[in-house]
Amino acid sequence: MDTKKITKMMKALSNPNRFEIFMEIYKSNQQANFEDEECFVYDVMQRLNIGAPTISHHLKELSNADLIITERRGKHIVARVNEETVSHLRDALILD
Amino acid sequence: MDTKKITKMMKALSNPNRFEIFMEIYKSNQQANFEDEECFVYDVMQRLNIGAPTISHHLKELSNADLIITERRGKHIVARVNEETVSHLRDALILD
DNA sequence: ATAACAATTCGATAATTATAGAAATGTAAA
DNA sequence: TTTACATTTCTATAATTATCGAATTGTTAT
Repeated sequence: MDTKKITKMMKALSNPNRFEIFMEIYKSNQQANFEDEECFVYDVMQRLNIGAPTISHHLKELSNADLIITERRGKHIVARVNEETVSHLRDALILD
Repeated sequence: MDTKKITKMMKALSNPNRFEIFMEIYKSNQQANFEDEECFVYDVMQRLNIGAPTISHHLKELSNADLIITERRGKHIVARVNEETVSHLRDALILD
C-alpha cells in the first residue's frame, strides 16, 4: 500500500462530518438485515443534520478512497464499509 | 477516543509529505541508538527535499495531533513516534 | 562577543475543500 | 405521463492549508 492511497484514506476520514457518516454506515451495516433500506443518503442526512449535496459529496470522497462501497437500490443509495481496505489502512499503522 | 481527536490525527497523516516525515521519524527511531543525533528537522529536510519552514510546520501538526513527541537536543530537534496514540488510532479502525 | 548553524515565526500566496442553494437527473408510484 | 421523492451535479463562497522567502530566535563553538 503506497503513501498516496494511504493518505487519501486518511484525508477521507479527516473531516469530522465525513467520519461520522462513515461510522453511521458501519453501524447500520451491523444492525440491519440487508433487506431493510438502511444507510442511504436521506437517512444519514436526517441523523447528522447536513444537507443532501454535502452528504453526496462526502459519500463520493469515501467511495473514491475505497473505504465504502455504494450501490443504488431503487430511489435509495445503500452503502457498506469496505472492510478489506479499512484493514489495509489499519495495517499501515502497525509500526513495529 | 472522540471523533475530534481521531480526525485530527487522520488529518495530520493525510498530507503525503507529512506522512513521509512521520515514517522517516519512525524509521530513524528504529535503527538509531538514542545517543545519535537522528531524526531532526535538518536531517529530514535533506532526505525529503522540503523547506525547513514547511518541515517545522508539519512537525508541529504531528505534534499537536499527539502522534510524535519532540524534544530539543542542543541545536537539533529530536522526534519520536508516540506509539500509544498511534495504537489508539489503530484501535479506532477496528470496526468489528 | 560574534560567527555559524538549526529551527521557528511571520507574511504572503496558491490550492484545496466543506458547505449550501438551485437546478438537473434518476426512480417509482399514482 | 405526471407527481413525488431521492440523489447528484453545478456554481459560488468562505475557510483551511501547504508552501516558501525573509526575518527572528535559539544554541554552540570560536
